[in-house]
Amino acid sequence: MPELPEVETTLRGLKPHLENQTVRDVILRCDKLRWPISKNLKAILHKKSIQSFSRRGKYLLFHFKHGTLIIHLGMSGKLQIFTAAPAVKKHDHVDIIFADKKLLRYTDPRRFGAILWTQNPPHQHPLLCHLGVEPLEKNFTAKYLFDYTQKRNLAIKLLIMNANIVVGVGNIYATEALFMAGIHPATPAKLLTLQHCQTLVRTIKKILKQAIQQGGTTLKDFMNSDGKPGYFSQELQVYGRQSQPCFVCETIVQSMQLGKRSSAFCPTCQS
DNA sequence: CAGAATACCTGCGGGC
DNA sequence: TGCCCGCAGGTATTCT
Repeated sequence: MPELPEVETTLRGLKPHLENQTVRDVILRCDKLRWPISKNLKAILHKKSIQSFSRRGKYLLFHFKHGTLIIHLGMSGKLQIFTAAPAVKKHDHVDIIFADKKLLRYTDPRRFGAILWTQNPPHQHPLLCHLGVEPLEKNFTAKYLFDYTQKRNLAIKLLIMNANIVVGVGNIYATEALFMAGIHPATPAKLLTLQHCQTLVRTIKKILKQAIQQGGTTLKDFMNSDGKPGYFSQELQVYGRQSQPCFVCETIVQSMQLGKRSSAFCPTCQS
């Protein structure tokens, strides 16, 4: 499900419901996510209040006074708020119930997500400490990207999807940003000029901002925390459009595998 | 070190 | 209808 815009959309949806809320109960139906969820989560969170929320890459951070709950949605995770507890469905793994009876439900069919507790500053956590820059921050610059592209043969699409370089850029937005930049996804990174990097950094920022504005991309089942889909799928130029004509030049959009991920591109617009 | 392959898991659509 | 295959928004870990 989620790349940065979907995680950001989720965060923005949760904030007004959960800021300063006190946890009354935690129901753990299944703890087998990518890493096991602490069986103590209920005791850890009981009667504790959420101080604030933030996001680092695709990780959601719920800050408590005594530690941080780190949540990653993996490929198929979602977090939704309910005012009355709905019937439990197959992949509803965790409920966090608050003092005002609002309920936060984590649902994740493929269980690639994670719910982890840390008492330490979250940015020191092993999963977060090696993350690269935030794509929407000022320090994601052409020069920054260019330095990483030097001497590397790796396809540029795989490089911009590497969270140790820049966070939050997944398969959809990497595909779209490269189309908008007119760069073929398989281009060896070291062939990019500083000018290319300039364009690519600009398009990544633009695509991500647009997608956040549209509430993210709903392909099949992404919903924000209030149960609404994202509308960016209507804006997609090449992702999922292989064998259809390019909107710009009408050449048939092609697809290839890069790092086992399908990568759509227009052979005319992207060289 | 870079880069490729593998692993985790369920659901869905297409071909037969 | 059912079975098998490939594919799906991610990324840590292991291999060469």
